[in-house]
Amino acid sequence: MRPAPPAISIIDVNSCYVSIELLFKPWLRNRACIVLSNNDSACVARNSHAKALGIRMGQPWHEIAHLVRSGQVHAFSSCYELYQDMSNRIMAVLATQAPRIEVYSIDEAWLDLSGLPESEYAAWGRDVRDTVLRQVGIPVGVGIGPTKTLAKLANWAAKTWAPKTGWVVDLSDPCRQARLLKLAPVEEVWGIGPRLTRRLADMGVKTAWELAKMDARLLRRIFGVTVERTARELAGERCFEVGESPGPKQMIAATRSFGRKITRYEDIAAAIATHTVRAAAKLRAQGSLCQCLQVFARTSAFAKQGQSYSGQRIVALPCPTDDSRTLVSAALEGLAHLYREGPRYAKAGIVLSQFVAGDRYTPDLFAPPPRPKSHDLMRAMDAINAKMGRATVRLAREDAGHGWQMRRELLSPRYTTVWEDLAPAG
DNA sequence: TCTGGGGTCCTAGGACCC
DNA sequence: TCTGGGGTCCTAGGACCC
Repeated sequence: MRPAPPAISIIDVNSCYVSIELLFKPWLRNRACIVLSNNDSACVARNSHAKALGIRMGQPWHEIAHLVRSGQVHAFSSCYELYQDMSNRIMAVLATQAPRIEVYSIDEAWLDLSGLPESEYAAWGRDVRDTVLRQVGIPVGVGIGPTKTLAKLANWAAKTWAPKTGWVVDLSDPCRQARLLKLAPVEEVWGIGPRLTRRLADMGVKTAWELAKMDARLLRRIFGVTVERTARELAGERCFEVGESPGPKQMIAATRSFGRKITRYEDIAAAIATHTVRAAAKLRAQGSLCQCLQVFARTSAFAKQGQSYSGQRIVALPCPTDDSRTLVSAALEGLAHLYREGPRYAKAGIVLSQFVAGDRYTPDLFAPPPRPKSHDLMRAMDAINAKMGRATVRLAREDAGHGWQMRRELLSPRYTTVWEDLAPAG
C-alpha cells in the first residue's frame, strides 16, 4: 500500500471568547453575544447571532452600546485568565489526537496527521470535533490539507459553509483544492492582509487560484519571500512545517490604554511601573534576562493635529537582568525623559528585548554587581503572586498614581481560576 | 466623547570593514 | 570632468498573524 501523502490539520475554536463565556451561561446560547476588548472599548469576538445583526470585529463600543442597552445583544468584558485556562484544557485534549501538535494561538493548533490514511482524514476531523465538544464543551472547526496554507483555507471553508460542512473540511483531493481556490477571495488566504490584497488587486489577482498560478520568482521579486511561499503552499508545495513548541519569546511587551485620558506624570509612572512588573514576571517565567527596555507614552491615535504626542525612549541595561526593581527604575528613567506636560495621554507601555538565557549568562568581571538576593526575592514574589493572585505582593511605585486602570464593567466571574467565582454545580 | 494587545518575520538602508 | 565594490551587522519600519 502506498503511504498517504502527509497532511496537516488546523483546529480552531469557533468564536473563541464568546463560546467560553456561553459555556457558563447556556441560557444565552441562542442570543446575540459579544466579548469586548480591554477598557470595554471595542468588539473582539461575536457569535453567529451577533454577526447576523451586522456587528463587526473591532467595532467601537459607542456604536454598539444601544444594542446592548436595548437587550438585543449581550456583552461581556474580556477575561483572559478564564480564556487561557479553557484553552489549556482544549489543547490538552487535542494533544491526544495526533502524533505532533503545535499550539499556534490561544484558540488554534496545528496537528500533524502523519500515519493516518487519507481516506480517514474527514472522519478523524469529525471525531476530534466531537471529542472536544464532549470533554470540554467548546465547539471547534477543522481544516485539513497538504500544506498549512491549504489547511487554513479548508478551515475557512468549513466555517463559511457551515453547518453544511459539519465544521470539517478535508482539502486533500486536488479537484476539491482547485474548486475552492477559485471560490476563495485572495484576502482569505493566510498571510495576505489588507495591504497585499490591494496591491494584488491592482495586478488583477483577486482569487486564491490566481495567486497560486502566478510565477513564483516574479512574486518574490515584487512582494518578497513570504508571499512567494504562500503562493507555493497554495499550489500544494510545503514551505512551512508543523513546529514543536515555540522557543522563548524574543520580545515581551506590556502596554495598555488607560481607562480615561490622563496628564499627570505620577499617574503615568504608576501605570508604567505596573506594566513593567507584569513584563518582568513573564521574563522570569521563561528564564530569560533582558538587556534592553523601551518605554513609550502617547496620546490617542485619533487625537487632533497639534494635540497628538508620542514619546519613546530606549534604555540599555548595563547588565542583563530580570529584577523587577531594576527594570522599573530603568523604565521610569526613560519615562522622565519622554514625558511632556500638556498632552492627554491615552496609552503607555514597555517592551523588553535582547534576551539572554538566564542559566547560560555569566556576569563579566567589570559588570556592576547585581542586587543582593535578587534571585530569591523575585522567586518569592512570583510564588506568592501565583498562589494568591497577581499583584498580591507589588512595588510601592505601582500604587503611587491612579485613574489609569482599565474599565471592565461587564466582567463575568472567573469560573475556573478563582475559588470565589467557581461555577455552581448544576 | 468613544477606536485592543501581544507577537513574528522580512527587508531596506546605513554603518563599518577590508 | 572622472570618485571601488562587496561583505556583514544592525536597526527601524512594514507587513502579517491571532
